[in-house]
Amino acid sequence: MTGRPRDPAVDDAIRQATLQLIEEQGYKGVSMEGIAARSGVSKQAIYRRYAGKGEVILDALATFAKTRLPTPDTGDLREDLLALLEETFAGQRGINGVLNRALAAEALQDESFTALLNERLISHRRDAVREILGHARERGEVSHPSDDLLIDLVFGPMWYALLLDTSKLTDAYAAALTDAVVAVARTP
Amino acid sequence: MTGRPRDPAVDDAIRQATLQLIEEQGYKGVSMEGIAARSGVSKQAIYRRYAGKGEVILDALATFAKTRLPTPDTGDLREDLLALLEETFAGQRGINGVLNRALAAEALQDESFTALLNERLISHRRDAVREILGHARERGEVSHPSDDLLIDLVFGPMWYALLLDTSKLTDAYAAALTDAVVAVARTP
Amino acid sequence: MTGRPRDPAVDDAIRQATLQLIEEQGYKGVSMEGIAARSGVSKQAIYRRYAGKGEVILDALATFAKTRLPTPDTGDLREDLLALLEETFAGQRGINGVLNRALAAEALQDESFTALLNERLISHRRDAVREILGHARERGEVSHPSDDLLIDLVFGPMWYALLLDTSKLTDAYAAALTDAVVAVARTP
Amino acid sequence: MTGRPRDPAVDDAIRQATLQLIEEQGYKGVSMEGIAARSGVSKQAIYRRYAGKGEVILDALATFAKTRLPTPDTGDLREDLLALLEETFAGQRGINGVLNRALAAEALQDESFTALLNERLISHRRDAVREILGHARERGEVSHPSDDLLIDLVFGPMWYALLLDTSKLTDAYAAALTDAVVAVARTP
DNA sequence: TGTTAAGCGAGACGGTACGTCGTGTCTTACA
DNA sequence: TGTAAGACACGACGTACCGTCTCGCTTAACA
Repeated sequence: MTGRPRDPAVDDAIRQATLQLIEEQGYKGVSMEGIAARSGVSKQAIYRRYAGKGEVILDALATFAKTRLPTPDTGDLREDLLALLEETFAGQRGINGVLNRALAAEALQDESFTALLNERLISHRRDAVREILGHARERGEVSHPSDDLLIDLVFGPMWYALLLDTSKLTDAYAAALTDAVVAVARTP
Repeated sequence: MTGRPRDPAVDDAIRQATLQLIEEQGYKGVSMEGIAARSGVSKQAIYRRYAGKGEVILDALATFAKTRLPTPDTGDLREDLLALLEETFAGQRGINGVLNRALAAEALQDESFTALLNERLISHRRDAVREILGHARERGEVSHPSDDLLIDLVFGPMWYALLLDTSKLTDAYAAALTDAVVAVARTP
Repeated sequence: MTGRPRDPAVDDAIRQATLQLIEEQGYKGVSMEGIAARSGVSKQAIYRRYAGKGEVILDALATFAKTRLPTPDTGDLREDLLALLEETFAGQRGINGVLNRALAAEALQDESFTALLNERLISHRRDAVREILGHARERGEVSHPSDDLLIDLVFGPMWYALLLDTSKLTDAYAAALTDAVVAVARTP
Repeated sequence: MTGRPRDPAVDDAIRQATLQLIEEQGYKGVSMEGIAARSGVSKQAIYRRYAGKGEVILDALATFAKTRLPTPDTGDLREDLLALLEETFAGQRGINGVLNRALAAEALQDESFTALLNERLISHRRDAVREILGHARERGEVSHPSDDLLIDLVFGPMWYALLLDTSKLTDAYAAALTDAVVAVARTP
């Protein structure tokens, strides 16, 4: 019932090849076949682990993001939010952004992958902001009734920028967006 | 030098087949081959008109959206914005939303298509909001320095919802989002 | 140096699964993987015993044919030959024929298997006829100079029928063929 | 309704690549993928023409055998038969024999291909012998009641040799076999 | 009575080939 | 020149077997 255990070196090879390919050629240049070729791993070995391209990419991303998002708690909503956004946006400017674009593309093509994406990535990010808002709410800094809307105001523009123009995600943009979100949070 | 003029019936057939397919099967079910088969048009006839799938979809969308976006001018920012968002969101709940998802998918795969999408669709929508903001600014209703950020706050969450959960785009959500944007607009 | 002895139940399971599969699905439906699955035996256990699919089938056939071919000696060439052919042909009409087809397919794909097939199956059958001919020759019933050609006249048509139309191998066909061979045998 | 006509150069390329591969590597070395690669033709182009490997090989063989089998009519059964067998056997000693082996392998794996093989190859060969026998029968040289058995006596040993030992198909063997068949033909 | 060498089920692994699908280009005949 | 039809090279898909290779466990015979 046990059988030969999966070789962790294979996992690594897949992840690494995926990252390389997506970095070199973008989402279009990533194919299961290509990953297999680049990693020197058989296609079966990949399909044994993942149901499709989306999952491979999602897992490759986890290489970076495996560490939980830090949720600063400085006692000031604006400061906490700004720290989180700057870090998150900074991530999106490199490979990370390309990966996120790829994940979005995949989710748009395969409804069932959307759920997985949500569960593994989106929800964690949302929770981080929700936590920050929770602390601020305790301090009376948040009058707005809905956390969800505030979170949408944070991540909506980010994905929008990922879709249209990744270079927009500067620290300045993070600051401007933070200010806007804080303003809404103070509105009852 | 002129030769046979293009048959307008072919244009229609392409658009209609595209809409049918995307309605029935979503983005994944749409292929140039499928469109040709469904419409009874040769692939060549399609490629003569469009450079790729993205353009076909973009043009098919124009069937609905060909009418310029109405930019209400009631003298009240909140009212104008709400009217625009309710109408826009309403559109996204049907085929229109699927089309927009398809366009996003296409843009994520082909950088050069992003520019076209921007030019033909995104920018028009942004201009509509910009116009509303312009009027409100004249009336002193807008203190926020950047129109662009306010516009991002409008459309970011919309695309975010298109990516994750189209059903979210209700009138209630339009109202909540409008309130938030208005609040930011009033912040200097 | 001794280790665990091979489990005879495994041998049986392999043979039985092979026979089942070949009976149910013909040669195309037989795979090492399938045999392992059906028999509940590991692939390794099969490869430990056999070098390839051909050998497995050859051994499975031996389940039936393990008894040496009976070489009747009635004192009459025609009678001896007819008895042998009727029995041999009768065998080819069932699973046995499918097995023989499979062996032929294997031999055609792998030259080195041809030798094995010859050694384990073909040569025994030829020897049986050779023996009958030897007795007849002693009695002066055979004038033809070459046993080998006579034997080819017996088995050539049989394999030819296995290739093209197994149902041809009736008792009537055995009789007609016997008469022909006897006629040739009498020719100097 | 017309469409682009099939490129005859593609047909040629497929046939030629098939022959090359089968000559170089035998039946085992022939794959649809290999043929496509060697010929510089897409797999689709092959599958558009043939239902499977068997048909490709069968058609490649037709390159040689397209000329109808010559059915000599010298007025002597033995002479006619010998000429036909010598020529046929001579063909089997080269690539032609490998092709025939391949066809047999294919037929053994796919029942439905057997019918095609019969129709396109086997039956023509049988007809050639049948014609020779017909002439001889008119001259009173044939007393045996069944043409079919006589034909089996000709081709049975040939395929048997193709299966086991192609080198056996010498002129001497053709002569010995002819003598045997003639002897049977004279038997009532 | 342990020790030890092989057998065993399970299943991962690198390969090779399968047959299908979609892309964008091309080549016909016809209009 | 436009058009429908359809061939074409290319590249990817997901699946099936191949024969080999670990694993952890079982099963004798030898020490």
